[in-house]
Amino acid sequence: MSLRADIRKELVSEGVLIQHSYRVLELPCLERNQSDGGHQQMTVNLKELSVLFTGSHVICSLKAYKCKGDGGEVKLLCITTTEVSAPKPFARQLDMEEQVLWKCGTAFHVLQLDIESSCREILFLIVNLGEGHILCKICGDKASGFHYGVFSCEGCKGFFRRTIRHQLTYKPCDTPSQCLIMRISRNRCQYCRLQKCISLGMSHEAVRLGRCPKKSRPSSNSFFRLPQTQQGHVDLDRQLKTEQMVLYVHEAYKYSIKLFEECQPFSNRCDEILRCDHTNFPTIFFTQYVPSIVMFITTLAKKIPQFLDVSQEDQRALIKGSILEIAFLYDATHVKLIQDWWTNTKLKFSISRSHLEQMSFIGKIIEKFWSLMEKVHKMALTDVEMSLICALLIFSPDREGLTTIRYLENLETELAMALKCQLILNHSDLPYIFVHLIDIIIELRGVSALYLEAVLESKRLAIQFRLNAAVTFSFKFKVLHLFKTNRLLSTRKIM
Amino acid sequence: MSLRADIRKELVSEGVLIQHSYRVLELPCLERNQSDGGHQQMTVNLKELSVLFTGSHVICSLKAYKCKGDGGEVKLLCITTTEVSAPKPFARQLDMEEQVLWKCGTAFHVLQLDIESSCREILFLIVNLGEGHILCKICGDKASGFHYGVFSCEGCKGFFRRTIRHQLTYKPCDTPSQCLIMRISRNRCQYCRLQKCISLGMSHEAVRLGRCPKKSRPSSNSFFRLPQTQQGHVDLDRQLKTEQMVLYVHEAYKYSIKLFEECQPFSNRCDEILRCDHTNFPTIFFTQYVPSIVMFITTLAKKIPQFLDVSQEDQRALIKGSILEIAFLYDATHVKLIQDWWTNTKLKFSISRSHLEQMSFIGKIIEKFWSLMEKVHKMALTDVEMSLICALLIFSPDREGLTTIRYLENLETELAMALKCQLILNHSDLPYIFVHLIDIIIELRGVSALYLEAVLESKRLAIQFRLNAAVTFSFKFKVLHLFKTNRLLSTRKIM
DNA sequence: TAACAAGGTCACAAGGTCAA
DNA sequence: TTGACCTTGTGACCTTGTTA
Ligand SMILES: [Zn+2]
Ligand SMILES: [Zn+2]
Ligand SMILES: [Zn+2]
Ligand SMILES: [Zn+2]
Repeated sequence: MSLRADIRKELVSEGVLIQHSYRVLELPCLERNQSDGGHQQMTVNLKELSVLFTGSHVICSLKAYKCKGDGGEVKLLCITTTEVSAPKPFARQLDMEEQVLWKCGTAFHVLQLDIESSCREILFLIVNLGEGHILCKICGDKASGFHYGVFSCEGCKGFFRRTIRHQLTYKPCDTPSQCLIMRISRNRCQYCRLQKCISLGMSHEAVRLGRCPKKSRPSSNSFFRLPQTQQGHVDLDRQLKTEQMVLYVHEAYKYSIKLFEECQPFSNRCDEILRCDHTNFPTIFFTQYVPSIVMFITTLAKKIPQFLDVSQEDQRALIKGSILEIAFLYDATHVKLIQDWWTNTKLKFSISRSHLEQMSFIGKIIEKFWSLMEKVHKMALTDVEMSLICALLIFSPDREGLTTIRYLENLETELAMALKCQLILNHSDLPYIFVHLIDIIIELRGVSALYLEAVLESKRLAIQFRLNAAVTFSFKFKVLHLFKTNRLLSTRKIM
Repeated sequence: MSLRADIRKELVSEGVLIQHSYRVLELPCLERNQSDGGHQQMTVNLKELSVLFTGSHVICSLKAYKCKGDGGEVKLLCITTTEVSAPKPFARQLDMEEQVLWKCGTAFHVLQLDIESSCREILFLIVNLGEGHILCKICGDKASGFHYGVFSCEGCKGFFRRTIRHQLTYKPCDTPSQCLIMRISRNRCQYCRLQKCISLGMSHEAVRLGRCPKKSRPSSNSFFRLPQTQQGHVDLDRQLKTEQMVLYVHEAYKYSIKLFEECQPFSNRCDEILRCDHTNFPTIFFTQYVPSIVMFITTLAKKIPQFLDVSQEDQRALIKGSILEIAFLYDATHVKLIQDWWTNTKLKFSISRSHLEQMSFIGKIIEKFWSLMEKVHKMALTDVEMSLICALLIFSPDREGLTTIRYLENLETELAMALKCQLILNHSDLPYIFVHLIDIIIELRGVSALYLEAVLESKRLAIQFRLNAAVTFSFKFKVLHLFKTNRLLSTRKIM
């Protein structure tokens, strides 16, 4: 089915169709449910929709257009995709009334669309943006080929060639963790750049000359669409902006996690680990741990320039909304199960599993949390990836009471894309890691919600369990107080 | 007998059966010996087992699987083989409890298996991996056919074609011995690559057009199984790793043998050869020769990256264990019998056979040693082959006191396969050279053991032969001292 | 007629160059 | 010193011709 000229004109003016292949479909997987008011509810099952895609795609963006049709108004849902990886659907509510619906790079299980009754027709346009780019394994720039055994850009290729040709050595870098190498930072530290080249397998022996064998073509999962200009070149400005943001987020994360872990060990002695039980753990948890996490998030957020762009009210809402999720994430990555004792080796405290299960508001979610924890552990995420996930959790545009939603949505997208890019670079062995991680983030939110419910319920049970009630009160008081006095948003140390 | 579905499923999940032919046997060559405890000892005579193989096979790997059977547990011993060369068995104890039992490329005389009493059934699964690849005579890559009179790969074929088409000449190479041409190094030196092409008989006259005559099919001995991916293509990463190791080992060997031979001539004059007898030879042997060999091994091992991966203790154990064997190997390849005088032309000393036989702890093994020497001489081994044999002797996983046994076993296998590959390339006239060489290595170990025994015994006889006692003491003191002071592992010159 | 090698083709990477 | 661009050699794949 070809695209009607008037619709096409409107789309071209939006820059959608230029130089991309597209096709228009009337979907068999639509259900129209008459709802009250002048609206129709429409459910689109994207699991079914996905069979219409050739090969494997990831939905890149969803946009709705209003076009004038013959018999009235036409709604056009434009789905842009890349042939990147199989869609792993997850549910998400989308608001049709807004022009931009999308979640970039993710796939959707079900779209719930509100269609005005004036709308006579719905067309689904699938725009295939093509395969995207192969990235330089070292710096994430656009790779120019398979050089010295690694997909790499002209810059890293030349750098490595000069190094081995003239047997150059660079003065060792004193950064504890290796420097983060990206396009904008690759020339900051020659030592770490070379280290990364070597550790990724670059060597004079690994060269592969001649035509690339058809079998060993890179899998579609290792493609990533860098921002492009209308002429099809990499949009250097947008790339720079994104990488700048990643650098900021990473630096902010490293700084605040260092602060957090230095200041907050629960045991002062170096080798000692504080053993808690279900009587003292809640007190410690709410009077020491949660406020520390609040401080961590505040420090982290304040170091990200984009955070300071939103209003004070929004800043508070963002932090408030992400406390539990980030606390859980931190636990998930830093807690080990040692002989049935749940041990945080960094903060030096431990609690046995049976004690945890006795605690009313933690016991209920412990199983779910544990399975999430295992999944995250297996991924062996890098610092950058962790920092981007934290940022994603902070900049959630769906927290209650937010005003600059559009700005936050764009930021969320930017962060999600940056995270996807990092995951593709660092985890080529796990092709669907990005989609799985998004799943985990959603589950994490679910666990947080469950936890909040449990906390609220524990208040009701407090008549029976004085201690718990006291703790709950203490927690609520403390957090509320922090929120109210704005001390939460100050960077000075809390407690 | 076909494979039960449940077992097949488990194996497929391990990637074993994919695209390979297999058959399941209940072996007639099993003996069950009831032993104490809940275990059964099972002896499998692989000499008898080998008659079950069609054609000639080499055991490639041995893996044990636990499967649930109808009446209880089933142990499945999965034997993967190639139809490459006749198995020439040698004994080795295997640990059934470990999942991976194997010795790749070697054959076994007897398997001693401990079977739990809960195990009701033992199946022997023989997975035939097929014929393997014909290798490019020039570079050892997978050959694509018989080009210009030589089995060669697409690369070498194209290289030779371009050379003769455009009558290209390449600037002569100044490496004293010809450069080692492998897949990863074939583009380093065009001159040596062309030299090798020509010396192996590539020419425009030698082309053989049309279908290959049935008589001139390559014999099964010239097949070699290159590492393969699940899809059946050559695994370039593993090939790269193996060839990198070979390059390192070869370079290390060339370097340390040059050092050894330059520094240690026993006579300073160029044309003079020091004639020893049974009175002064032991002194010279133990005070000069053995320490030099220790230095040689140390230099060689230290230049192999894999050696530095094991602990200091293991490094010491590996060197200690291989001293005598490498000393004998060196003698066997560098000593000539000139008019009943055993002459080392490189180190410039000689001793008559009758004198040798008078020495208590050498005399006893001289016959055996001499026969080994002749065998090795006849093989006319190349530098690479010698270097790989030395590495094999060094990286023996069965030395006393080792901890990283699994790592060393894998390394030993890699080395054995690399050696086999080289032998197939360089000695197509001796189809069973690899198996013979393994036999020789085993005999060499036997001779070393005999020698050690003799040395120990000579200490008892020392009351009668003062000189010998003194020499033995001097040797033992020296070596022990070297071990204890760790000077053995320093790269600086000993003596 | 099917197996098989020569030879051509061109996608591709090494290495050099030089302006910034 | 960097990296975009250029020249040149390489080798995977294809077409064409030869032979058992
Ligand atoms: Zn790069
Ligand atoms: Zn650095
Ligand atoms: Zn070759
Ligand atoms: Zn050369």
